[in-house]
Amino acid sequence: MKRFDDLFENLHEAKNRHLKAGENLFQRGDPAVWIFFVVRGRIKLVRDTVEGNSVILHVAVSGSSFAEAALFSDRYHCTAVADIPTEVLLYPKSEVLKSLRGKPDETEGLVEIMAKQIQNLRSTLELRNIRSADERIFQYLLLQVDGKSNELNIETTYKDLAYELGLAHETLYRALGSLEKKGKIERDGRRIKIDLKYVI
Amino acid sequence: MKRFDDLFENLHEAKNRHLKAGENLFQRGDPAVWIFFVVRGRIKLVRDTVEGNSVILHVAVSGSSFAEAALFSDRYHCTAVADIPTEVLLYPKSEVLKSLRGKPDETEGLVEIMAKQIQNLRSTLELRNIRSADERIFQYLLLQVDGKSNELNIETTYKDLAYELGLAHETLYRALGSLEKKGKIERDGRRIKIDLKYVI
DNA sequence: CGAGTCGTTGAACGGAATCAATCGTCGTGG
DNA sequence: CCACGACGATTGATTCCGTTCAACGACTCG
Repeated sequence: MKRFDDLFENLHEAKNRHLKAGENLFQRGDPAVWIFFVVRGRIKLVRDTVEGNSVILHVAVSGSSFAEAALFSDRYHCTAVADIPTEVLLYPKSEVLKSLRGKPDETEGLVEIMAKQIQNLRSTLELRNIRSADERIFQYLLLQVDGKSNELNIETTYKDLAYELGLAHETLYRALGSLEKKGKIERDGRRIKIDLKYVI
Repeated sequence: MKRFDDLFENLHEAKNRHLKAGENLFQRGDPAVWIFFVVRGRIKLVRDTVEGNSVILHVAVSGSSFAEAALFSDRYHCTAVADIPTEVLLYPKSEVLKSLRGKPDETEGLVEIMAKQIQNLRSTLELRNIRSADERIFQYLLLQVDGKSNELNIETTYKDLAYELGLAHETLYRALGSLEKKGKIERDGRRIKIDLKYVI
């Protein structure tokens, strides 16, 4: 098992649903009966505040599952709304739990990917403590290649990457340019090569 | 099972070790044989860079386990160093895995707490996208009480809290003062009461 | 072909970081 | 037992850099 959603593979009960931009998938307090997978588009998990604005708890992009915590909760703790036109798959929570219980060896695989995800989230979080945009991006790149190579492809858009890094997209462009000028990286479209002397 | 480290309860093989500030626990590349639990103190998981400075991947505080990902990896991917005088428990990875495999029902509990941890990390990460210090702290407080109450106790020091929120500690003090002046919160030492109208 | 979005660069602003200083507390060791 | 050092909590002044607003070309998609 490589990803959380591989658990869903054997589940043929999946429904699918298309959402327009701004459309609600579920609301805080609704009974938690489904686990979701984003086929394409983007789902925002938000919590509304009294002042009218809302706080984003998570942004699920295409290819990722979300609301997994609903497995162990009676109701959804947040509201899910499509950010752009989005297609999602719906898996019944009860089926997922049954499948989980039937296969202890698969469950161990699940623990493995979750441990890695936690590790990854923790380091992404620590990245945010780097104030300098240049340095934050550079360390992000180093984390991505992880000493295995000195090249990587940016799969998402630069705008999404900026969001993930907690930077304005303008800042990201400028910082990439600055890193290139310093000679720490080379860029060719979405392909980024890191100067070998920084790759351990 | 409430926490990851409850898995360790039945393991009597745990050694314990005391580290002075600055002392290394393990280094990047060392064979991964132990999983750890911080009894008291603070352990930083870092990656050293060519420029001499190091990037923090995670900070494990007392009462938490760390290096869980080592369960599924041959070698440690980062270096662990005590930030202040620290006591840790060492659990042999092989024992932990054995215990994991022996009890499929406990493993499901593990999946549950990991799912919650992931959910929590994701929302902490999204909190960082709130630029305004006042608003970031306020949303953090709301997240902590989660509608269950309108009061909470800050367990850690304010300095550590500032770090968790990605703010300079001076900024945290000022923002707390500002929130209090606005009447959104009331403070009495480490006890914080949130204005009822903001608690959903 | 026009609307929308991405990628990119310029200019100005604002708010958080940083530097600095003070006070209180806690532990420690001589 | 007290002096000293270390650190947390707090407030003030200044700096700096990332955000924000703005504008433009390129590209895609309906």
